[in-house]
Amino acid sequence: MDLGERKKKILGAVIEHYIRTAEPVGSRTISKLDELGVSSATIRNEMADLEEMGLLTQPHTSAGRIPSTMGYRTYVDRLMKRYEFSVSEINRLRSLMELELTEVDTMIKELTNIYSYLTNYTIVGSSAGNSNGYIKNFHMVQIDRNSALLIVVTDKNIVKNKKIDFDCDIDSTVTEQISNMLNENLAGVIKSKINLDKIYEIQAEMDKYKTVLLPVLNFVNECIESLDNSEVFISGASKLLDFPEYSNVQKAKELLEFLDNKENLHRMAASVDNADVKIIIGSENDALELKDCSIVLSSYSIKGKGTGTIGFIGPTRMNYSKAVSTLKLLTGQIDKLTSNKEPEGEK
Amino acid sequence: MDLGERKKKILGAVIEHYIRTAEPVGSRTISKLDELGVSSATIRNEMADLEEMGLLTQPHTSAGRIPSTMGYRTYVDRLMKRYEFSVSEINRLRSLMELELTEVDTMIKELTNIYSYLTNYTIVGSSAGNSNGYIKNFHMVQIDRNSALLIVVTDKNIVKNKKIDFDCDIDSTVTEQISNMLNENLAGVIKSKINLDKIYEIQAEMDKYKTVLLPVLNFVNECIESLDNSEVFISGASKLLDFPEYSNVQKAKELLEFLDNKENLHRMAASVDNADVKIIIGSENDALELKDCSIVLSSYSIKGKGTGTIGFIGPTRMNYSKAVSTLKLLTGQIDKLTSNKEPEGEK
DNA sequence: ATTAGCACTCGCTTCAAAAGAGTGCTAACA
DNA sequence: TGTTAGCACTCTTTTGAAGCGAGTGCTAAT
Repeated sequence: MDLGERKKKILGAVIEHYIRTAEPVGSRTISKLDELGVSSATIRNEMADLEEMGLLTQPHTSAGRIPSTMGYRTYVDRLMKRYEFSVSEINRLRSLMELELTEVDTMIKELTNIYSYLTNYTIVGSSAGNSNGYIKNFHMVQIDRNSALLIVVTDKNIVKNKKIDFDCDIDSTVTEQISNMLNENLAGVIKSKINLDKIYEIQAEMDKYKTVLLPVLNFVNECIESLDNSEVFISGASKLLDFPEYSNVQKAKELLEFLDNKENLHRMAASVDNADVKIIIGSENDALELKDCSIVLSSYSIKGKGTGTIGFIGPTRMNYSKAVSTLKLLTGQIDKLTSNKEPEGEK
Repeated sequence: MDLGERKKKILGAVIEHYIRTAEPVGSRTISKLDELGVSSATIRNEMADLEEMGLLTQPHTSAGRIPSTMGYRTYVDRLMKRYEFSVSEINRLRSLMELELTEVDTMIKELTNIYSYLTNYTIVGSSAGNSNGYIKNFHMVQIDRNSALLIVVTDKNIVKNKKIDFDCDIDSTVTEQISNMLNENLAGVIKSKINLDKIYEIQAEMDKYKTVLLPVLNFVNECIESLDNSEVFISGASKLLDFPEYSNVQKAKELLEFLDNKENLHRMAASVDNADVKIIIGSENDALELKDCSIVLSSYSIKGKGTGTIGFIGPTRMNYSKAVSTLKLLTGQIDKLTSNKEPEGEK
């Protein structure tokens, strides 16, 4: 799919305008942008084309256009210019870097706080952690006729719990048997020794509770998956409420609740491969709760401690350009500070 | 001020109904409550009296009544019955207590999470900490003509920062001088050695920057105050959005932002004296952001580590009775678990 | 002292009309 | 052939008026 020069310009202009205003942008707005000296009618034609290509959408006839996930995607991949920090921004950030800090985890968290404060974006992150955790023990507590609370305690005494609803009625014999079984087979086994075979084995053993077992094992699996990183944190979550897209409380609540749950952050952090910067836009997210959000993730490494993850989170119309630049600066500084403790960098 | 028996009953009924429904409650509603067999007209007269006494208010003529801060206060102090846990609640909570946990801080945090999850209330807490912290150093970074960022690094490498607006224009000489002075006089001095005299000394020394200095010293003072407790945490903040009083995003945002800031939590935690349970209702709160909230606070102690604080936070119409009972259970369990590791308690 | 009755207040809902923003299409133009 | 002006059309948002309903305060009767 090749976009003409003008279409590119228009798409870029629409997206950038929408990022700023959060309002659907109409043809007239763009035509007045003097960037390209054509009339609104021409822009309309072009925008109709862009819509047909799936890059823009209309919330309803007679509204302006807003970018689709695909639109953001092409913007991010091909159109976006790198955000240029102003001199004062650079200076401010640089000064912050000159602080003397020692404890790595604390430093990263505090640095994240400062960045969140200065950029007004929400930042999530995970600290670097080792990978030989294990689950210490399992508890299962019946709540009522057809639900129970499954509690998992990890080697670091992190307690995870989930209410599990069953299709059928159960009694305490069942919960007891299941937790016994889990304890016998999985408690104390370090993560790297647990594989699918082991899980199948359990499933075979407990055949008569098959349907009951499924949600249990799912949750157990989740817990095992997340044993890796020792800690996740979030800075400035309430800043999300600044965005008009979360003026609907219901929506805001869903998102904040999702972010409240460390599990989810863990999963997000885990999804970063070693690419430079990973951008996940709207519906590209696995989690349904994030379908209106975009995330800009990157990883940093600390010698001897492995890698950690840091990312910005915001509505799909977030300022990708700025987020990417800031994130690069941030992870770059972390790398530099932790590897060498040499805060006085050039440019 | 003495309330007749019937007035007490009516006040209690109004408050309890309002706690459940969050709607102004009218005379007819109360009269149908059969608790006291009088007609709505009688109730109206009584309610008019209660309003005159300042215990109830009307959002507008022709709406029902809602409790005032004073109303809640008399309810809490004199009317409220202790919440009785149902058998299943007790069982559920008890089972959770039987988990084997070792690391104290982690345990408390996780316990808090579980309680927050089960009760659907937001919980804030601070862990027990020692009291000989100091501030490592100060940095002051100019942001623009009349504002600067003051950054404080504590002995634990916690970074605190605040944007400070000045009445007049400043230049970098000023910020430099101020931060030098702060570093010379206060950096490295442990908390217990800093007193008001020291502060006055600084103020005298820097007389020519007097107006500029005031907000700076205020913030510094705040930081010193909060050196005590090492850590604060919050569980289930997003649950606040369940309450209709926060369906206004602006209000929700203010509150969440307030809670995002660990400083504020610190200050709240610090306000608990050694009373059993402290209840702060609505406008009794110091912080403006909390004027529509109530907080139920209590402290726990860990041998050798001092005391920590845990509290529920919710709208003024929160279920005080239940919050108090739950909180007592929670802190009681913490005391028991940490002092003795004896999870199997009687009733 | 209590209650029934009634006029009155005030917020909320509903409905229709008007305004406004932006489109798509057509016809004219360079 | 690409661009533009113009206009009818669509759909949302705003506005205002009318009506409803919950609840009060007061008065007069019990």
